[in-house]
Amino acid sequence: MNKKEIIIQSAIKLFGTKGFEGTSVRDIAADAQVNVAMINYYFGSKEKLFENVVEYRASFLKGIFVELINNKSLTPIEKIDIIIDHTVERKFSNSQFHHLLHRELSLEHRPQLRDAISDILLKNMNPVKTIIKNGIKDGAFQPVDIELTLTTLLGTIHYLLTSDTMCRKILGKKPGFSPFQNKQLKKRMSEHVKKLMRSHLLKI
Amino acid sequence: MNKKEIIIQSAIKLFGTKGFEGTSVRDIAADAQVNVAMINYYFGSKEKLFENVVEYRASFLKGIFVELINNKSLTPIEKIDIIIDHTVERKFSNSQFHHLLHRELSLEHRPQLRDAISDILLKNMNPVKTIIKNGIKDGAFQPVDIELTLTTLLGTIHYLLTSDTMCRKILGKKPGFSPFQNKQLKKRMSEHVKKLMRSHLLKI
DNA sequence: AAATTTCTTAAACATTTGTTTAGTTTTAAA
DNA sequence: TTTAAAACTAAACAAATGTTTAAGAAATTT
Repeated sequence: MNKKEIIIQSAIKLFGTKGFEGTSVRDIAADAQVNVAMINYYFGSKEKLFENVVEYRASFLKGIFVELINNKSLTPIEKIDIIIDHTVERKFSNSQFHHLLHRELSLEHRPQLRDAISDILLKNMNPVKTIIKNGIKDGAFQPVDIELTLTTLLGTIHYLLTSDTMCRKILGKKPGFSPFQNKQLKKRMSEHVKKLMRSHLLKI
Repeated sequence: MNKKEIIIQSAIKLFGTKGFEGTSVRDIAADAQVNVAMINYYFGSKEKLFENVVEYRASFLKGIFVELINNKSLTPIEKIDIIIDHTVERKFSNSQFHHLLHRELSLEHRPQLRDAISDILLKNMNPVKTIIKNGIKDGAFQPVDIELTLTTLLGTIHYLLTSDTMCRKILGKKPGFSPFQNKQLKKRMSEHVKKLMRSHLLKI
């Protein structure tokens, strides 16, 4: 791993836990064990570094669900199940990064960055939209509010992971309980959302 | 409205839109049209001001749902409907403040503030938890995952309001569309969540 | 009316911020 | 081996940060 990547890794960690404004370039340099000037040398500015961080991570979660759309060997609800599992896995593993994205999204400065982030998040939503739409057309699904159904799917998972403190309190767990990367909790969430989506989407 | 309150109002606005670290005390002073020193004079520090902001707003949303628990003239699902309407209304009207809370919650510094915030958010969750629990006990509701059902209710509404940009993109609306305080969207959200909760909670 | 407390101000304070500079070392090519 | 580009460093830069100070104005109490 070259220095550029080391810096990006430290930036993901620190931006994720302390926020963009809450992290100084010196914090990042110290964590990455490089000279402060290297950040501007490689990335030009703190803001450009942020954009690099977003791009870097975005490249990992590109178009996972596109091929699902035209898959004929899976029923619509089976596709939804797969999407749920993927989303739970992704959000649980990269919760820091997801918070970073959502935190920036909820701020009103740096509009071009907000656009970039919302585009990234949307890229994964559109195929799912299509799958639900097709499910309705085929008669497999009820005529639900597609956009808000998607919002439910993502929002449920996202909300629980807002913070470990919050998560513990919602679930009534003791201070020692660490929710992220918790296999049991992942499974519990997966099952809840699947059940929820079945009762919501499937015809009775 | 005295100067203390004017400062708090400006702080809510600016912390909400630009974040805690992204807002300087001079920004707040300028918006409130007071001298910078007044902030430290009244509140002691920027951080104390933040705590005051949280307390100030928290006092408005205290225990709205507690009286619902023992209400005998409403069916469990009717209670849920009321909760949904209240929550949609509350989140849509104070989306800035809610973002402020959730943004701070997802950061790892200022742990005592995180605790305070999660306690506030939880105060409104616990009565709902009880209502669902009683509904299950009475046989009106299916034996669902109570905590995650709550997460779905809040998460769905919250996720859509992450940002106006995001909201527009999810819903496929044009740039001019302003989601917050939009009556139609409020109604649409209310109906979606109610439908969702009925199919999820009620026995077939 | 005098005294005292409260409010308000402009200026200054010490840090911290992101960034740049000017120089050095390392690496690779000619 | 010389040369040129790339990587790296310590120091300095100006601007912005939260906070304090010391003085004055306004309000309240005595």
